[in-house]
Amino acid sequence: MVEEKKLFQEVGEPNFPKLEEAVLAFWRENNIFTKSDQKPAPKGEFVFYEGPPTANGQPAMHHVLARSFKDIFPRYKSMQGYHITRKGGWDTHGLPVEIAVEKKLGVLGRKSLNQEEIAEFTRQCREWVFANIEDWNYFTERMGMWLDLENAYVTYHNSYIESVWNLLKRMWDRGMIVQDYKVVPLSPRISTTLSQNEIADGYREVDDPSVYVRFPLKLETTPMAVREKLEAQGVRLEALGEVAILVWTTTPWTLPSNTMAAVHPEMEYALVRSPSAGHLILAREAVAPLQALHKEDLEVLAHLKGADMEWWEYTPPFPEVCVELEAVEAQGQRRPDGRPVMHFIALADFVSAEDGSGVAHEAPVYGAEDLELARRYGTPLLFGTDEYGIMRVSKERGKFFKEADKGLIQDLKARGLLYHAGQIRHRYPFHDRTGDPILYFAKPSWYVKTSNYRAQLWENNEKINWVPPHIKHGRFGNWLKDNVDWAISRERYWGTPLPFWVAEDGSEVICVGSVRELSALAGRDLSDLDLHRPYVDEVTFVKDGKTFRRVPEVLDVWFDSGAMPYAQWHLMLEGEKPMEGYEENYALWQRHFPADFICEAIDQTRGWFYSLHAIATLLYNQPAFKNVICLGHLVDEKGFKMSKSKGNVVEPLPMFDKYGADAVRWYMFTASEPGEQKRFSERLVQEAQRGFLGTLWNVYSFFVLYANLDRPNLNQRPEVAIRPEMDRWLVARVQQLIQKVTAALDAYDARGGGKELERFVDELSNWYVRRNRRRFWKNEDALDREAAYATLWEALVTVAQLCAPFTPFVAEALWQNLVRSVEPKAAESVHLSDWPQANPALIDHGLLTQMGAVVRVVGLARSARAKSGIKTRMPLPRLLVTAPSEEERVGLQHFANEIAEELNVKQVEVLALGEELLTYRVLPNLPILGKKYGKQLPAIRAALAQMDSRAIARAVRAGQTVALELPEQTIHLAPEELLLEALSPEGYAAEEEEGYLAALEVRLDEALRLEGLCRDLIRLIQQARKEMGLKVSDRIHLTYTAEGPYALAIAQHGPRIQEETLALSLRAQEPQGHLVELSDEEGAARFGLQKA
RNA sequence: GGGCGGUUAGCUCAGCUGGUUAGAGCACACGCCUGAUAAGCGUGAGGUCCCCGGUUCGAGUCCGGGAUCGCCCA
Repeated sequence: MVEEKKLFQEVGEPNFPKLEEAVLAFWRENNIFTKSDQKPAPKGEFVFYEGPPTANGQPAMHHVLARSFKDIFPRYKSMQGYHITRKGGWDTHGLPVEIAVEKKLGVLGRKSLNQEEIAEFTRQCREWVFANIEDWNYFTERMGMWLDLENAYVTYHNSYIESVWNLLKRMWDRGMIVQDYKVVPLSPRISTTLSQNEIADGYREVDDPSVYVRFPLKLETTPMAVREKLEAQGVRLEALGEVAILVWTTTPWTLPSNTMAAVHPEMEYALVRSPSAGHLILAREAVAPLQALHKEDLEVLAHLKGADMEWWEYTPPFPEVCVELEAVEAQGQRRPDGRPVMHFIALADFVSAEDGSGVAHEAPVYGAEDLELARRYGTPLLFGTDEYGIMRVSKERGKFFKEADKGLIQDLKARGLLYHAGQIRHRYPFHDRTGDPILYFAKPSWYVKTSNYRAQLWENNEKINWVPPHIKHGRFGNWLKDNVDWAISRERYWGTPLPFWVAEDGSEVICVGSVRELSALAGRDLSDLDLHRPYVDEVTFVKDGKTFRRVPEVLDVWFDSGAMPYAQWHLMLEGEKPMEGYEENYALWQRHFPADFICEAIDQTRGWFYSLHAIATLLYNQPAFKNVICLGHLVDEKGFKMSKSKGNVVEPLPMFDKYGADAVRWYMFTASEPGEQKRFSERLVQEAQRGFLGTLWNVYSFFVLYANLDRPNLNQRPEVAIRPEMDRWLVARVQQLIQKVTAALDAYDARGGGKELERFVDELSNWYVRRNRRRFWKNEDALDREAAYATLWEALVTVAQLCAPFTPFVAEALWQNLVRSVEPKAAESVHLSDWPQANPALIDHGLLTQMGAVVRVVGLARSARAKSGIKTRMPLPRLLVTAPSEEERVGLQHFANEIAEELNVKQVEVLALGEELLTYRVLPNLPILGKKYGKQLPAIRAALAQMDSRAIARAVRAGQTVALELPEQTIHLAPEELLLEALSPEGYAAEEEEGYLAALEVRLDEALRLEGLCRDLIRLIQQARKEMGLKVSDRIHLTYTAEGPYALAIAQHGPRIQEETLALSLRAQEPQGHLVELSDEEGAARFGLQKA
């Protein structure tokens, strides 16, 4: 006996992790990824950019999130016929690497590294960046992300660096790069620039001085606005004698560097008389607190607005500083328009009166906002200290800045300028490795003048589709609107060296745009030069008799990553044309610019998203990407950030091993909107697996189980038109599903597509399969059977394709088993197949509406059953149903048999509107009536409640208007202005909802009772078959004893029992074989089963 | 201090341009079904829609203020 070959491979219990390993092996062995890269792409290129991660850390859960989204759209577009270059990339330069290596080497003050040490340092950095590359490669493949890691771009490669130089050179040639000061946090003594992250942990509560200093105003420079306002308030300045602006600071050591006093333009200021210090100007809000602090009464003479005082000059607290700093010419000097160069009142929005006097002392060298203000007013910079924090001026010269406060305060006091000196407790950052307070200090720095391109940055942003949309004009838009110049230099070692060579006398800067150019300048071939420090620093050259040396700084790593559209192809231009020998690179770049799609987490708005956007706008005046998904962060179950120190990190690989990557991916896509924060937990992954994948698997395994028995001919499937209505309904649903998933993915809405798939699979399982089970077994009607198999097969195949971008593994498993065995010419992989096209002609909207009503009414009827307390096995005589629309009622009538069978009732009766049996709730159709009658609504509602609902129902049904008596007037309501809901009839177990109704007639007679008992017995025997481990097709012999109604039931329904349980015989005798029994208040029965 | 976003059932999340009784899944309890069966389905309980004020016939939804959490910037 030859066992017939199975049509499909048998499907057992799902083991997703194992299945995924098998699929990965299949992809690998058959080069499926390569084939997807090489398959015809009639629709052209869909451009995706990989935002480069750093490979020095371990891949974590949030990388699964990002990589899931980075994978789904390329997979989708590929199936649609686009080509996608999935070039990987690695971000390799920068601070995190340096800090890690520093820790390893125990290096602290980088200033002190000599050339040899730099060589060792950068060598170590280079090693470190790929410390975990193997883990990354494995992880990426395992989660099902298709990415070309072999040809990934690497930001430290010479080719990459050279392209970055080339970009910088083009910016340089257009005058976009300048040198200027930038305030940076320094660790003094070692004068090392720190990053925000490095100082974030160093904040401490400390006591600092809080001093109020008088800056005597020069009355001859009093602005007109001040004069006029004071006179209006009866105050003559000249009569007052000396008037001073009262300036507050917590850093007395910066007072020698003072160049301005800042007031808030909109704030109210008061001119007061102080018994101890003459006339003072300070914020109105600050008067009361200061009175308390200084314990004296301040008499308010007049009020001024901050804006009135702009340009009012004062005598600085340390006038001699300008002499010391050789800035004498600046002091007292005037601009062409007659305004002072410094030592005047300026306006600044950042001034507040919460602490202090509402007048800020401005020493622009020591604060970023202050430097910004100095730029706006064009004031010079006074460096009261050097970059090691040592005072260069005043009597405190030579002291460490923090130690100068005391002496300076005493000096001020001696000269009568100090009004009040106290202390304030606040948070201030310290460098945790040296213990020194941080010094904010203006250092020369290289800038890209992005602020000149604010308008273009904004306009190009308008062309970008942001998901979620609020980022566009919110976080990102605001950032562009308030754009400041991009400081691109860093005093570091491990980075792209800035390609600026400066003449020894500082008279000229040459920006080098290629190695070729550098070779020409240096007069030797540098093709093999490592472009990193320290080697590149050793390249010097002489031009016009001057020696040129490279500036010591390296490039901000964000510039590296923002340069990837160009540098990943080693783009090299001269002017706008490719450099000789780089024509191919140019073509590659052209084909891949700009990106159609990128995706990263929200913290990249000011990171990669910005650097991509800024470079593309400055050089090409167009966006670098057209669509961007901006992901929310992944946090733990309690909403806390996952971090190693908290021990709440969920590792991805164990999740893959336990539930499968598909389950994790599905969770990422569907758990919440992509832009929202996600609370991650294992429980939720499990839910994703059971909810969607589990249900899909069940249907699939059901199909395969019976298809292997019936061997339907799936190559020649019956025409849809001749299939039963149930099948045509499912076909219509499938077409609708294709439309919905396609539309969602076109809109970059993975979640929407996922939800549609989830809903469909649920309906497929719990309605279509549930209702049609019997058509898949012992179905003698060949056409009906073939139609059922064809319909379910088509549905499963389509679902496999539609979910391929989401859950690539399970989709592949279905495809291989369901399609490849049936259609030899089918695509080798689901991912090489063509995205399904919906056929609108197959979408029978009427049928969908009708079936919708059926499903709904069945739900209500089940609920009514549950309430009646009569279990479904017991048949009931009658079910009354209705629905709000005529079309739906027709549907209920049409599918009455389905409903009857599902609910186990003998008869289903559809009630028409206005039928005697029904009463109604009459409701105003608010969206219509609200607009029309507004305030009269409460009266309308009251009037409706009074009226006979059945009469109204008849009128509405006949299309007549309904007259309504309101206290003031009579109004006529059209039928569409009213909503009718059927109410449960008396004496029925009923449920109703929004016009849908199901009412069960609860009446059992003897015949029905026996039939119910018969079903109980069938169930008992079926369970016994299961216990015996019989196959669904095995035949049995039955023997039994029974008493009471059970005996009667068997006598009446014996043939049915035999039929249902595949029993060849049924004999009343002492049970033999496998024994089961049942006994309750009705009676008892015992059965014996023997395999035939 | 500023900007952006969140706050809805025990948990994770939906709720479109304001509209009648605020939903789903999970978990829990109870029940049903049984030829997909260590699966499936239903029902139930569970809500001051963060708070206060305003607009409106009507506010989870719009406006103002506040609280709180997260992210970014200073």
